[in-house]
Amino acid sequence: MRDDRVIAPALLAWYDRHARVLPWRVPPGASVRADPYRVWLSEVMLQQTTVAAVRDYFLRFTALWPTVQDLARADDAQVMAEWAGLGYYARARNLLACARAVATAGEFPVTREGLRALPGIGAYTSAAISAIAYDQPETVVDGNVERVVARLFAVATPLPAAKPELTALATRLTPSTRPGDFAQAMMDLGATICTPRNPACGFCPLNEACEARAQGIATALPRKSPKPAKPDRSGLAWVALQGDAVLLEERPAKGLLGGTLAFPSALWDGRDLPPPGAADWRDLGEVRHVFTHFNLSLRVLAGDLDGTPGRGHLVPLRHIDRNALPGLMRKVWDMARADFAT
DNA sequence: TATGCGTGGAT
DNA sequence: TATCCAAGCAT
Repeated sequence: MRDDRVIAPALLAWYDRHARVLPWRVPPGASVRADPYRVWLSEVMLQQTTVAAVRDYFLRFTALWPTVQDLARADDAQVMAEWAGLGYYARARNLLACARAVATAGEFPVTREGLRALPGIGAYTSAAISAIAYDQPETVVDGNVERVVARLFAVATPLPAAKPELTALATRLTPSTRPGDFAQAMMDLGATICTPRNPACGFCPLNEACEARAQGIATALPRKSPKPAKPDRSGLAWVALQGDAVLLEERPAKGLLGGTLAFPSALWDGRDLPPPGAADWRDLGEVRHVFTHFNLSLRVLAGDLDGTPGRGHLVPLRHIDRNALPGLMRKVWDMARADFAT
């Protein structure tokens, strides 16, 4: 089975029997086409994010905003609140910008190039939407495809340098019929059989064609360049009370936790930055949080504000929605509430 | 090309 | 506990 032309049919036959059932997906062989809006929304949510984490967010978003026109009319703050907890918040900002551009244009572009020009849609997502929603013969290369192809062809070059080579190999395998199902099949295979740690080669529909398996090196592929060490950082967060209200602010649109709702804080050299107002600050303890590129220890200070706060807005405690906060700020809020209770 | 950007689950 | 990693994008 060393003939490349055998790969796609074998994989598609497997997909026809084993395709994962997902809320944004149309089963293989279905008579209806996948809705480009739902494909786009799911693909953006799935960027560097697991299916398990995305599922409920996707269902909530599509219930609130069934079409791209509905989403385009949504309030920025509500979209940010609904995205809270999912991470990579630039995606939410770009999601709205993209929805409004599409709503203005009337419909999603069909081609990879057209999609690629929209905010938050890059090389992967543009190809995925074009292939899955519009059946265009585009090659979709995500982390799963990189792993499957690296193993199929025993590519030893480490990522990310190997990316062009893996893309070229994946392109060679992409069939002209059912390219969307092929893309989803490659990703399903990577997610369920050709997994990073312990690939289930015995169940793999491509095992006879797999060079890495033949060489006994599947688990070692793909190789990856070493990542830089994660530094430790520290900062401060202020839970500022006034009566039955607490001070919240919207973080700057760009940068860490951009555009999210937050307790006033200073994440890097907080000692240089003043608190949001005058108060007798009590030290509630430390919250630890892991970001992609650093570990954070955030000291939580609470106090009753004396006078008008220097920034942010006061929100009645009963209106504080924990779910509208990003993960880090949920931890801060939980610590503060535990303190209130005592 | 390298870096910044979240979060939670698996091992 | 530490590390890896998951359907990447913007700059």
